[in-house]
Amino acid sequence: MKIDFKSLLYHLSKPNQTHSRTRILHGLIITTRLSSDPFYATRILRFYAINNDLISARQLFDKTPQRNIFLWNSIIRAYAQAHKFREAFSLFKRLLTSETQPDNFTFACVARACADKFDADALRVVHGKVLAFGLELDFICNSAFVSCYSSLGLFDEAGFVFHGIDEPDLVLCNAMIAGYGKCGDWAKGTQLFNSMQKMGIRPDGYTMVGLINGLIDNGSINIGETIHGFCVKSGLSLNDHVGSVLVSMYSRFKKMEFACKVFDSLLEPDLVSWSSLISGFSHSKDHLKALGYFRKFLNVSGRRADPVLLATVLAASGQSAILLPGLEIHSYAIRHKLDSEVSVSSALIDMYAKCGFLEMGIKVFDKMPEKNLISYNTVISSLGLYGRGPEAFRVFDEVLREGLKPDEATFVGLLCACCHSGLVNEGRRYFKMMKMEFGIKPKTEHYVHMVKLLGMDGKLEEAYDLVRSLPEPVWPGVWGALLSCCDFRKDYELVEVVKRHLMENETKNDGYGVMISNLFARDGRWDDVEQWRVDDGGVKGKTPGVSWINGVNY
DNA sequence: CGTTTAGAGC
Repeated sequence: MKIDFKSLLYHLSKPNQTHSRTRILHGLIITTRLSSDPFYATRILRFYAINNDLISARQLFDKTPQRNIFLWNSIIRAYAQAHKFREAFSLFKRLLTSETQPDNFTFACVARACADKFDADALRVVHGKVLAFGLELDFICNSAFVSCYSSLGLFDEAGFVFHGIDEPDLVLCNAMIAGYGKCGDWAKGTQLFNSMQKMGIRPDGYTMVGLINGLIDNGSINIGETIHGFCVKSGLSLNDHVGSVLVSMYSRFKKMEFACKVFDSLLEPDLVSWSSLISGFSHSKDHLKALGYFRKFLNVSGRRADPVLLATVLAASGQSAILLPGLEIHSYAIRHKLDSEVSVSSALIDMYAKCGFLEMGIKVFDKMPEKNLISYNTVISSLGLYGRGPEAFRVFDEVLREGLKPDEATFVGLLCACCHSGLVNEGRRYFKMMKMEFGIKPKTEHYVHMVKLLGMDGKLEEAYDLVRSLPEPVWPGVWGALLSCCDFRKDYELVEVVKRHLMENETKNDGYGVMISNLFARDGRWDDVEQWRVDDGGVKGKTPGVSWINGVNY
């Protein structure tokens, strides 16, 4: 009987292929001695790779005597995508000494592996090899290099590669636009977007995704709406990445009506779209809606949550400070064997701590099979929140013992712990250590904690000096912290000094305006209240400023 | 056969 393998392979390439069907086909190919044909071997190898069966893939590779470049690339890619870099690189080295010549796809794949491994040196070595093989003008290689250099933050080198090509194609432009997006060079991104159209290249979904991602951190929502309009006008499908990145764009700008609208237009929202929407609600402080959409996700989408989504909804339940949803999500995580994922465990610790059950969080922490800096940071902040400074310090010592390098968030947690435990000297010590030993530049949050720490201890002058030493513009929350300390220590002279300073140097702002007007309101000084009122939120003359009640976020 | 590709946690 003659078997038509071409059509068999065609059927296999369609979605919903099971691992066992691949095995059956593999067996058929072996018995008919077709396995010596690298074409069939490559196809089967790729199906194994899709099913994460690297062992069968490798066996197939080893048993195929005639290896062409397609087969080599497929096995290298299989290892690289599974983040088994050692195997991928050693195969790459073997390929270089074999009779088969690597091609542009080989180098693109290996470059991508370097980027995934965050190995800039290796990436440059591979780039050198590309030049040695005379592929310096190859589009596929260079697209990969533009993207890889950008993802490692080496934007100059990415730009250098890109500008070395006279007439870039769509993919190259997309890679460069995504690169500009990552480094926040919004102007260059839009410029390239315009000039590629002048060159007659039609933007596609990737273009828009790269562009919008650049916009999310640096642009304004107005431009976002323009881009949305462009997508609709040019008929780009909103069902794939574009739709989901639009949902995330609106979510990040807290325009949830629009995010919902786009989301509802998706035919089959995937896990990412759901996560974007839910995290949007969470970031807009609408935690109950975030949890409600998670329930809807479980009921209607027919999908399983992944660690990322679980971390998002756990953060939402923590911030709503209601224990029950958090408990149920914990049990969902246990049922689906996701509770020992580092991201989920860290989110669980945070959730329990915020809901008032620190001990439960610590239990999760103690049971974690592997910990990373984020889990340590979470437990340090949680202990700090409860005023259990000395315990937080011990966890910090553990971080150092483990050889981990503390980051900004570690010190936010430590300073917070000092603050809540009233440990001024320790706070000063950690603040200094952060700057001197770890070279971390203090940010607003660090200053807020230092100001509170000094101020609550009565060292108001020192706190005031610290605030004045900050570069402009000083975040209003720092002034708010100082004022609340003045109030606590009943130092109304300093309140007046700060007030004068703010009137001379700053514009009225909710961050401290509310604080000052509240202070005056309590003492019945309604004229002063009136002066500091930020918005007309209530009964005129008798209301101390606005707060989140009126929807003002600060 | 293949290159570019979003989302979370401190």
